[in-house]
Amino acid sequence: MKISSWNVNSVRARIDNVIDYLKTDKPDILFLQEIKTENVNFPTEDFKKLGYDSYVFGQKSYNGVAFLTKIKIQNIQTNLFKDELKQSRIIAGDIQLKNKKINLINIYVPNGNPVNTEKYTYKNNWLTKFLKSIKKNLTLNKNIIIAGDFNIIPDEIDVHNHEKYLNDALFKIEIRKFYRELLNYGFKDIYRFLNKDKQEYTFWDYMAGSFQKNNGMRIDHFLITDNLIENIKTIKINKKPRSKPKPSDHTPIELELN
DNA sequence: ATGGCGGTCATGGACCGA
Repeated sequence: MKISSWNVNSVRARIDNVIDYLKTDKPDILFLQEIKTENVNFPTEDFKKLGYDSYVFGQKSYNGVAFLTKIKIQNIQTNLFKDELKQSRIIAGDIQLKNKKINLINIYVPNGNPVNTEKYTYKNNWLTKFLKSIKKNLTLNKNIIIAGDFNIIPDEIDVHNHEKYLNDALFKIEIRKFYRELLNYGFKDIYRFLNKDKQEYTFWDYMAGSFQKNNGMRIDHFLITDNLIENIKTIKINKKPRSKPKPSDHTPIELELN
């Protein structure tokens, strides 16, 4: 089974790219972030034609997350905790993989810049509440996959120029601590777990030829509980969608399980 | 580079992203 995660920076502006990706790479489940549309305007029919059901937690203009899936997802939840700004940043559900029930959690963490503003406070509060609800979920199910746009650069190796990011909301120690704490709960950053020294990115901004120069960062992640390590076949960052016309600034990350 | 580019929308230019 293949699960992909992709911040598409508007599902409607990116519809051709997403359809092309589904046809070429055929994920069983695609976690989408930043769909930037309300449920009613989500292109459900386009995906239905390709055999995908849509589970959408949309919002006008900003944010929004969704699952596209070929397999059944049960117990869809969008209210794991109370979002103080009522933004659509999390959708979760359960799938069955052989004898294991797996809890899938698709997230779009607030960016948090600039620091020293209410945006940064919001990110801190959001992550605090998120970790609390993950801790609770772990008491119910030891099989959890969290994926999405974390807006966290885990370590120096994960950004092209780490010196410049020390006081950035994506790389501040205070923010990276949330990520480390999740690992302490019993999750693996499965990309880094299987690629100890590899320097690859999932995001390149649109400016000044960042993609061509490979000035990027790794901020889209798959965290899986230790229970699921035996089920992992591969984890790959697929750069191809970022190289196509009219791309998202993020590229998909893909997990294969058996 | 308090900008660069690209997305949305009470379509103007503001706001947002990372």
